[in-house]
Amino acid sequence: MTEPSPKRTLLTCALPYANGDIHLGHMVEHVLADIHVRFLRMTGAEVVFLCASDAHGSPIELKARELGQDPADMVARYNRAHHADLERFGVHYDEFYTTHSEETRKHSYAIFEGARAGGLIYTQDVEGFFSEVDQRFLPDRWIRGTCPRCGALDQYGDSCEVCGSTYRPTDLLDPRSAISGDEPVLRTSKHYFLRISDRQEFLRGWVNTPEHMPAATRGFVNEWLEAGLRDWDISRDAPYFGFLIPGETDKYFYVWLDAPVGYIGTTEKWCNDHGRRVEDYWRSADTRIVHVIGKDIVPFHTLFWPAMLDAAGYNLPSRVQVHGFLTVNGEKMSKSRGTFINARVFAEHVDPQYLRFYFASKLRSEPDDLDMHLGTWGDPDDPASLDASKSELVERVNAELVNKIANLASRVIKFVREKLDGRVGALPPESAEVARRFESSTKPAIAAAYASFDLATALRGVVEVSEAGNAYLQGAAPWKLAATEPERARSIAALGASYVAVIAGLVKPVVPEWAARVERALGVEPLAWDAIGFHFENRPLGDPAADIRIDRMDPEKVKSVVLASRAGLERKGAPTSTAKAAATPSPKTKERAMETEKSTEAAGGEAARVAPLVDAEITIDEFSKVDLRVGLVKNASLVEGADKLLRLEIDLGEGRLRNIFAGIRKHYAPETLVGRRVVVVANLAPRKMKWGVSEGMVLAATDLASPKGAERVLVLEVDGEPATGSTIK
RNA sequence: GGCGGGGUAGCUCAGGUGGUUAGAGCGACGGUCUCAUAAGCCGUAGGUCGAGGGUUCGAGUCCCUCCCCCGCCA
Repeated sequence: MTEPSPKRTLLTCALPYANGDIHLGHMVEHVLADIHVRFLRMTGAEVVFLCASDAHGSPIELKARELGQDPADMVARYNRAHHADLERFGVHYDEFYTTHSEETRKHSYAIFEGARAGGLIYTQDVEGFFSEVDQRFLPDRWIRGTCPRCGALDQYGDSCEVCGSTYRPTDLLDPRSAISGDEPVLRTSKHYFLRISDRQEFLRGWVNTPEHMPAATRGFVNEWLEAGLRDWDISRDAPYFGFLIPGETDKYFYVWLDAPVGYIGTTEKWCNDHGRRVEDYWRSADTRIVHVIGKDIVPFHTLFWPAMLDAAGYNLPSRVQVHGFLTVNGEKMSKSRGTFINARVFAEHVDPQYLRFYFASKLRSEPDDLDMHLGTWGDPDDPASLDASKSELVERVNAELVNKIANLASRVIKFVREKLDGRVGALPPESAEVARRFESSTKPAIAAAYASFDLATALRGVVEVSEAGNAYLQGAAPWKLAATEPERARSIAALGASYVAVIAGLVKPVVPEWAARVERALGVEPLAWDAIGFHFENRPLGDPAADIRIDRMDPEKVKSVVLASRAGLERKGAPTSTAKAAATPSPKTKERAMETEKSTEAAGGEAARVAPLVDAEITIDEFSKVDLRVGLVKNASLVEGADKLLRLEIDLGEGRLRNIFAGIRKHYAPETLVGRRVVVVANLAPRKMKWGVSEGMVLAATDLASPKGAERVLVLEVDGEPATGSTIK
């Protein structure tokens, strides 16, 4: 990195929303940031690492009300839990505060007043749904109703989970308050707006400074800029949990207005406790401010936030480091499979250092999603059928961290302890070349990778050093010389121990706890970055009792995590999303459909004839996985060589025709089907057949009254003339 | 439907401005040491770089069309 090096660095993670537990998705971010911070500190940099609970907003206010608690108490509880969970993963903040604080209020006001003085604030009436019964305006997520697009019942006010369409609450058919069930009425209210549209040029310049964010992020931020920014509604009416807007008695700042200000408020809290001045961090060119965030909250940090800071004369971020989402086995985290993993549950079964190592081995500086491979399922619906023994998580950790890195330390240290009286000799001649190459290329490359958040490259470098160390020992074979040429053996051991010291130093940001044990075993001071090198010679080892082993990861433990996660979620009985990654009031960022179970491959079309009623119950949710649609038969033809099949081309309103084979040749002449509106299973897994791919299934009834072996089959038709693709519920 | 990102060895991924036999790690397979956590080390096999066209002396790398996945938006 060739960036200016100001005196101080202030680094933050996104503030976890205080209405749910920390899960592994959060941990990606906190681990990434913590490793970076630990690296910076090893280099001697002055770093303040801060986080806080995001405390405000409707979701918290309403959840607290549901629990019959004071929102501030609930926030405080989650604050303690979050902080404890993070510490357990070795993520150590200098301060883990809350946005519900006097400091944050003060700076929120300063920013608001700064923006107002700059002519960036105005008010305007906004129409919204108001519930007379609840005596409040209803946020989009607290309005339920019938989807205007597909007619699905009981959908959120901003989007439909069934058809995926988005809309305004006022578009809902039959809107209801999710709190009382009351039918809301439209009412207008004065809202405050930030005139972000006036800041486009300023933002264009800021966004297009390459150091400010990863290239991929800049690309789509620029798209929003090209599309033109709409002014930002920054107020909400009471009741609301947040900060009152100056001069108002019943209007509050929208949570996203004060959430990032929590970065400043937390800085002030830390400064007050440590005899520093907040101005030195937020109004000084000597401080570099880095925000580590997920890609879901990019617009808040790359558009609104810089505009807010600039309006009030605060420092702008030097870097917004964006990471992707965590997926499991290539899919979104799923509660029913147990892959939606609570951080605390993970730590109860598996050493958190493994997760740090694994995440680090996969994290790069661009915001790609990070896929965590937990293993393979025998039965997709049965978490207990998970085979984690071939999971990337287990293999990576065991092959690299345990077998190569920790085992090198183990073989060297135990050898010196047991065969060489715990003493190494002078470095051998061959160490000069090793040290030269390390200093000139390996070490700077690893440093650059850590500095640029490219942890995967950094760790690869560390593993390569450990491979070199292992190969050296293999060739030098000091164990053969211990008895006959102890001095030569001690000399080789000096280089071996130097390798161990170097590796411990290099990997320390990732697995600090293990590195500390190695330091103790070697009897060296905590390693600073500059001190990492091949110079461990002519000295005894340290604490003979220090254990430098790392246990191999047990796949069964991974399975335990998955089972416990699922059990935990079932215990809570949460049918809808409860855990939430961050404050994401905007519809686009809410966690929708965490459960993206693909429809199970239906087994062929061989329906049992004269079927007894199926006695296994299914839930409405299971039923709604079947996407039934109205299809218009456009063409029908005989299939050459198949005496049962007809080839149908069906319009489902998709702009193309579906090719569907139906086993009704004995019952219908092709031409009689054309023009009929039939019922189609639209999301049936495509099935390759000798004559082509069948992309769905046409439903038909089998007449029980017809003679066995010559059953009549009757295609289901739809009454009237609904549009093609209409849903069937 | 629009926009963006992606589709490279079994798995996870690298492959600035086009240039010799497409790379790494893990896994698999074979060999080997025995200090070390059944770890290490050495070696082998494995890819029509989503499909098809085009530009070029030459394309994973540029252009067009299409397919599939993910995300954002309407």
